[in-house]
Amino acid sequence: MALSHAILVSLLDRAHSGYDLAKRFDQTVGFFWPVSHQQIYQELHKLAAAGRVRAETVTQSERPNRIVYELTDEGRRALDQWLTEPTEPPTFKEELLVKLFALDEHNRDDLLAEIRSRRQLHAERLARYEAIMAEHYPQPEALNARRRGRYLGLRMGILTERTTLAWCDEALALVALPKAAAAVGSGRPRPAD
Amino acid sequence: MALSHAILVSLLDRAHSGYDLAKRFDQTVGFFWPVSHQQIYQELHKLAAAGRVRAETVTQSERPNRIVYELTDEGRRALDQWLTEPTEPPTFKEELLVKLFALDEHNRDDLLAEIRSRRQLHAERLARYEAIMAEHYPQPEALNARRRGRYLGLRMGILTERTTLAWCDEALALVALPKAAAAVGSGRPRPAD
DNA sequence: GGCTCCATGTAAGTTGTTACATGATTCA
DNA sequence: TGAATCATGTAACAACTTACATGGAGCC
Repeated sequence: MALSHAILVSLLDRAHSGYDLAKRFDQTVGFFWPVSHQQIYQELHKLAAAGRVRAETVTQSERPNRIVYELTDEGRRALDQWLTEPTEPPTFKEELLVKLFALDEHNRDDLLAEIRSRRQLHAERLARYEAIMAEHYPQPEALNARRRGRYLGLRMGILTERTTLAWCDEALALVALPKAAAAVGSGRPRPAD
Repeated sequence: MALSHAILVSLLDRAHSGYDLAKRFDQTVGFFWPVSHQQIYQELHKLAAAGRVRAETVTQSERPNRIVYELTDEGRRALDQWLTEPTEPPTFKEELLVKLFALDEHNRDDLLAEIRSRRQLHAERLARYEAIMAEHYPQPEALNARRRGRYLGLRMGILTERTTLAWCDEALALVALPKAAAAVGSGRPRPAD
């Protein structure tokens, strides 16, 4: 149940509305813990009921009112407590790899197309992360602790995207390769399987 | 909704019981699409109701009976159809990185310990995958299509674990490093932030 | 006139988790 | 004697998704 904690973490710096949080999540914590805006609103209600955040309504003319949440001492304690508890192992869900388990002669082209479009996605992500890195984290050793933590998140993103790109290239080559063509050194085909 | 498809994929080779599937999942498809045994049993009922698998009870003495499921033509068609549809982008959930967003002087040691234990986990996984690779996939180009798909899954696992290990080492070094110690070339400390 | 942004929410549905239940067999 | 393996399942709950609702402001 790290969703509530992900929200508490986001409130560490300063108070935010649910709307703010949803937007920030898309760029930061949400990369490691994806969350929809409905989840955020619901979780904020629960956190308020539990006394871990305090809600304050900001009336606005010309705009809908905002409800801004800030951490309470109670919330801060809950966060610290959580940091000392053992961490869940990471989980992936990679539909593409499930599909590859069904790879066969007659679906080869479909899957090649999927890998290509996946490659594109990861290339774009990598470019985005590298731009953020160049702009905001030129010298990681000079950062204070809080920003080092964020840097490490971004760094993980970059390493992951690079690895995935490399994998895509391998996959494209191997899937496209004719059946058992590459018999060590000689270009001659071999009986398959 | 790839859970049902993950099951169909697993039934491609031959018929399996729910129990078999749960065990196989732990080692194969489940790495990319984690599923509990309850989900499998429930999904099998739905798939049977939809005519995508056919159930057959195998009576056993000395053991509880097994219910063995095999793909129907309908199921095969559903699988092929799914392969042509666009693939969901992969999702991660990395609680450790969420925690790192809260990195601070007073929780540094807790988080260092977490990273160390995470490093251990990934080192073990890597060793396991590399053993499987050495034993079952010595020469990927010589494989038929189906096995190439599986090889690529394993390959992804290996690349991912290596990357994560490298990240853990970076993270341990950076988090342990004293505040703003590394001012280009000179060993002298600098004002922080 | 239609689109997007701001801002919060309800409701219904699906998916996934945790706990519990059964009962014989095999192994330490 | 206790634990693990085999084999399937129910029930309750928690997490997450999808669709829908409101209504003004500003932009093209």
